[in-house]
Amino acid sequence: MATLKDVSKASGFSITTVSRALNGYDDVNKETRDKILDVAKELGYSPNILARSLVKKQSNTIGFLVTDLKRESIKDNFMFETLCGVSDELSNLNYEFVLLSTSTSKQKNKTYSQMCAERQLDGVVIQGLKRDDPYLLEAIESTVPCVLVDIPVEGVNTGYVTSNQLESAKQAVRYLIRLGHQHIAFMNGSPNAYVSTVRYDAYRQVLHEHEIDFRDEYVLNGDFEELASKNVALPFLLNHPEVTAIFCASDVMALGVLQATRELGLNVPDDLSIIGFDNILLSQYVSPPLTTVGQQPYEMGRKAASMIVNIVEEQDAPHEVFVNNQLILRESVTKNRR
Amino acid sequence: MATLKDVSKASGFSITTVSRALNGYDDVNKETRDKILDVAKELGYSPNILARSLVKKQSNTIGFLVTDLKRESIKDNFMFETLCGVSDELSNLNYEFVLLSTSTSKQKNKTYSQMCAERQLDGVVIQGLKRDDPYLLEAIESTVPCVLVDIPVEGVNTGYVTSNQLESAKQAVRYLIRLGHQHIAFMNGSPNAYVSTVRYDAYRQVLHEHEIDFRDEYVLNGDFEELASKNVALPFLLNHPEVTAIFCASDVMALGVLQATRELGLNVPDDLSIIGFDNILLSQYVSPPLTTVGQQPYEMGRKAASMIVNIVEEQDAPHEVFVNNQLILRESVTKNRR
DNA sequence: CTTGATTTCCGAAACGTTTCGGGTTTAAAA
DNA sequence: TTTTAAACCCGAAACGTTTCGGAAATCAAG
Repeated sequence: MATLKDVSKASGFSITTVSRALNGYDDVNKETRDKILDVAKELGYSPNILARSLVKKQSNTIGFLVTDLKRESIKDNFMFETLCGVSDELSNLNYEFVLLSTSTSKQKNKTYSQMCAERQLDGVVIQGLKRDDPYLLEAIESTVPCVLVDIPVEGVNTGYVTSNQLESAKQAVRYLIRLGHQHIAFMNGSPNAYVSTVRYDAYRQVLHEHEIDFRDEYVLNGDFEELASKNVALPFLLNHPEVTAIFCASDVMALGVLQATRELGLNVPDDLSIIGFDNILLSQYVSPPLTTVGQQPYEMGRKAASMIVNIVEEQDAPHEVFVNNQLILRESVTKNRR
Repeated sequence: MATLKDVSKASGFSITTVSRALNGYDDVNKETRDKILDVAKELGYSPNILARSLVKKQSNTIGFLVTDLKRESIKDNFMFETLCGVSDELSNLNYEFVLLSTSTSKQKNKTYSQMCAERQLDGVVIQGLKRDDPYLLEAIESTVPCVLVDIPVEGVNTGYVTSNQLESAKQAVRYLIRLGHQHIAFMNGSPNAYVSTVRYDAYRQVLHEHEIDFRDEYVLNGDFEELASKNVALPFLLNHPEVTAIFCASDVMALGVLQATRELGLNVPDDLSIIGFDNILLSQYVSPPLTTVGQQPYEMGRKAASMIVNIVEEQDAPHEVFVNNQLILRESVTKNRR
């Protein structure tokens, strides 16, 4: 492959001048620049990024760090989607991007800083590390900037993008109310999970907002499991015919409720509107397709990418970005006709 | 970050010796090696891959080239799975790996060779390019080795990994026969698709193998669509009660057949065994879960990765590898009890 | 015709490695 | 004691860039 030296020889100008011409400096004559450009094109010259990075002390590449890109993560298209987002945005911004997957065994051999130093990464976006992962802690301390997706942690060179958990849950409940539902039940997950409490709060707050009395017996516990939800929904729906809608803290629990309605011979959405959370893949295949609120991992990836290059390039941009979860309207919810 | 020079100074040995010690050359005294290792560890030294690549003229990184990692490719977990495979295998082999996504707009600015040269890629694995993609043609001609997944094309530094379409289809039919089925129908897709003819051939060959008469009326055409398959299956199943099994050239068509059985009040698999092709996501969620033959993209990724480093390292290994499609046994097939 | 500014160019050093060729010391053999 | 070989070490060049500092040539002003 042609190098600067080759172009230099072929054009008759020094390496310095060739370099400066190609990089658009203005202390080179128009004529000589044109000539150099011609020669460069003819020779198919393309700068060696490695050499450039070496001297400029920055590589124009961002790492995307995930845990264990092993077989299991396949079912999790969340990661893949954020990856797509990151990749797209970075390529727009003319950054390269390398995929880094860690495993505990690797972490023994190499620290996070070493990993960054080796490739002279300008920054890294991190996704899916456990909160106590040593790499995560190191990353936050490190001088090389990073942005975390879905891990709201503050740090020096650190930013994060996450979703509006509370607000989106509220929106789901508001949607039901908007459609005229007054007796709305809530299927909660295990109460000691963070998201459970958030969704529970959302439920209560929106009821309050609309001056609908909160009723303790309208809160069920499905423990994030399909079967459990079905079992708890079954008697509930029998005893509370006035309930026309139910907000479930997860799609799997919504599926359980759906089963319960089938066994009771109830029609969804005519007899009962169901709204889920997560937008799992199955939710669009089930019958009727589930209205649910889903995250937007692709969007989060894009935002993360754009944030990391902002930080890298020291433009002051917010170090905290929310990507709104999105209410996905399908067919398990309808107007209250009673 | 600590460099060789730092370690050199801190340990009192020359840069050369430090380098050789760290790289395990045997012309350095045990004592001094130990000392150097100690110092290196203490300083947190980690070699700069860029500098190393520059001088060694090889980067130890493999590119994974896909078209347009844009939003649409998300639904296609095929790509993601092969990516996982490639990544896993490469990390086992101590290679780095960068994701390259092309778009027609990018291709105008940069040729394939330039893309490789810039990063000094040792090799690239290519997935999902159209057969007439300019990059593909260039890749085959190029001096930098590449392996193609699912694109059986010969070239100089080129290899490919693909799946045994014919053999796996045969296996599916054999499976039915093994379970005692004698009257086996075949739901074909549109006959001018390549895979259709392959699966049709497989069907006929296996029947012949087992001396079962081929019957023209046992071949249906579902055009790769669910509804069409249902409509064609409905009268067929009525008129041919002797048929106990049906091999479908795709899962979606199998789904159509499934629907037909429901409408006819037939039980799957007791009254009719159904076997599909593709292992689409829905196939495991439907009731009963569909027995089907699926590709193994993860495995293909691994094989591709391992092949590319073989080629790069000039070990002579086969430049053609088949990853067997796999019969995925679920619940839509059972023994013939008639 | 000087002087000073501007334009245009270039040499050389630097980035962090690897590696070639050779040099010094030590030990074994003659 | 001298020669030879082995063991251990190092200087310097190279990889392909960028960039600092300055040099030559041109031009405008005095």
